[in-house]
Amino acid sequence: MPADPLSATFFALADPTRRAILARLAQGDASVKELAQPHEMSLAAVSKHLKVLESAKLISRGREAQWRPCHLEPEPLRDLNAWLESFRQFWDRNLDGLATYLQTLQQNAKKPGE
Amino acid sequence: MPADPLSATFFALADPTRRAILARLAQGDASVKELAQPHEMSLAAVSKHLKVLESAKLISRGREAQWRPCHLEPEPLRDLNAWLESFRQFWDRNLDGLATYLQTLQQNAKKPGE
DNA sequence: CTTGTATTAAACCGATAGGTTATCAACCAT
DNA sequence: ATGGTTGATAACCTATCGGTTTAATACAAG
Repeated sequence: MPADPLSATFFALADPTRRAILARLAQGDASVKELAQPHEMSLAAVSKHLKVLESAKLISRGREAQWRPCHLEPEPLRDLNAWLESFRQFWDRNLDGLATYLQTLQQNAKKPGE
Repeated sequence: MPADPLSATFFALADPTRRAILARLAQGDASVKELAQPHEMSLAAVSKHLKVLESAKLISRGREAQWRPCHLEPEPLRDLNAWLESFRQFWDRNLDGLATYLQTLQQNAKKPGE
């Protein structure tokens, strides 16, 4: 699992099983068994996925007797949004007017050199 | 490189070098050599990173004589935003009013079972 | 204290990430 | 033709991923 937080977040999200787990947790906390149930893999495998999500701080876990309920944590998603935000002018069609204007400015600033 | 597009996107972004390359491309197209210059690794390594970015469709490449100028492509970032959007109620503090209301609704819908 | 349940840990395995160096291919300029 | 430059590819290496199976742990209930 990558060292820097943003890489850890992206890494954790680069797996469909882990994203499915997050989607499930978006509807409320859940136990490991509960989270594993929809997936065709061993409980141990899911446990590992949870470890990845936890180390990326995308989830936290409580204790209730022998259960370790998982809870979705918002902070890394906020950071992800902030990163994405820094590219917004490139993908947000609603910013087309300003964006394409800035783009052409940049392109023209480069062209003279060629 | 993962098969499904969203995983491929997250995977490609889970590396600081690749994110740095994208950040550079946000300021305009660039050649491979230009992209490699700030990084302490071989050109071949950067070429591999570009291959990953390209296979995730985060960049496209043109041809100009012996140069293969790289260009940032917005679509996967849009998809990423759409994914993030589906979790917005969990991380966007500006939606606190509605979100926490919905949250408590969900929690209360679960509680009776315990 | 034994048994059942929930979860983690350990050891293992095949595949692949991410780097290296060396070679190859395409193109431009003499 | 012969180089120089740009870039991709191949072969290789080590570390890690994502799964397995098999224990080990923690707790609750008889």
